[in-house]
Amino acid sequence: MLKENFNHYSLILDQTARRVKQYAQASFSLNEIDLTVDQWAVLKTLYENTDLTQKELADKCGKDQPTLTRIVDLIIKKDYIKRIEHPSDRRCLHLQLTEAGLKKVEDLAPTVSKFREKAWENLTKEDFEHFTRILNKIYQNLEQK
Amino acid sequence: MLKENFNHYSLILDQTARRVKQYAQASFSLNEIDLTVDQWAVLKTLYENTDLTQKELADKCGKDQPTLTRIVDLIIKKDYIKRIEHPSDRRCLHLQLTEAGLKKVEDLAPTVSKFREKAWENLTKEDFEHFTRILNKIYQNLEQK
DNA sequence: CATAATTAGTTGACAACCAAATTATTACAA
DNA sequence: TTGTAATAATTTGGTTGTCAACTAATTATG
Repeated sequence: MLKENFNHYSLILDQTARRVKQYAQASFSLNEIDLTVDQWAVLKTLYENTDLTQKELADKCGKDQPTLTRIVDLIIKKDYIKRIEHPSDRRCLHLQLTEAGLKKVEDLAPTVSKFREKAWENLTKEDFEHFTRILNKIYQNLEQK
Repeated sequence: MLKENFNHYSLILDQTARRVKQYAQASFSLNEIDLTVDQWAVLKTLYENTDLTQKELADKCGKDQPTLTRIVDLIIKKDYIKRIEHPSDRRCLHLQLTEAGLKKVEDLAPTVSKFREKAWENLTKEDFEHFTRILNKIYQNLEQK
């Protein structure tokens, strides 16, 4: 295995990830969805997990706390979520979907799944297994203890 | 194949790409390299291809023109490259490494290859083939004509 | 030859990323 | 109990990505 290739692999990974995100964002815009892809990921995660703190949410979404703080700020402006105090730890904030946020997620989930499909056309069941296994391996290789 | 999974795959792709970049950037910092990962990619590409226009360079690096313009601006501030006029087309600009830039690339190349390796530990030759094939397929699925 | 369409590069606005520093609160230890 | 360390969230600064709009130069067309 030539070392030169590693740079190349990094590039492929980077570009593909950007393309997938870009395509999703374009689909959002076409459907006049007033969210960014990352905002959607956060909303979806909150839909699937109630009463997360920001730290927990950040971990689940794979984002930094500062990044998450800003994304949350933006979604709050759109009135889809709200911060509420943690009952026993005043450092923490629980996040909850508002009525509008709940409705938003339920309305959009099928649509979003639909145009997420395109990226994965012409891939077999085995491909998905390879994909998941290899990317997880890479991720773990770089895990900081 | 459940549609729900597609969101998950997108997330894995995104997070892995970010981790790889993040690890590389951390290694740069540890070694007190005064470049970002993207700036390095641009320098390296210019080392391997002389007299590229910004458009050609953007294509080779897989970046937009606006993004590239800004990265180039930053590298120029560090005196590693310079813009020179295109001999026959006054819309274009050729980019060239300066003496310092040339030295920089030659000094750093082995070091950078070294810590790029870590991400790809424990992967087989077949894994690399799958990786390349699958990611290229995804990229092509989303190619805008 | 004049006008329209295309191309290369830049800029502005906004979102997201990371690192480092800051604040407030809680947990732990001398 | 007091002080120190750890934790949750935020803020700040710098870089990158995307989109849209713009300028200047070149090519195509009528």
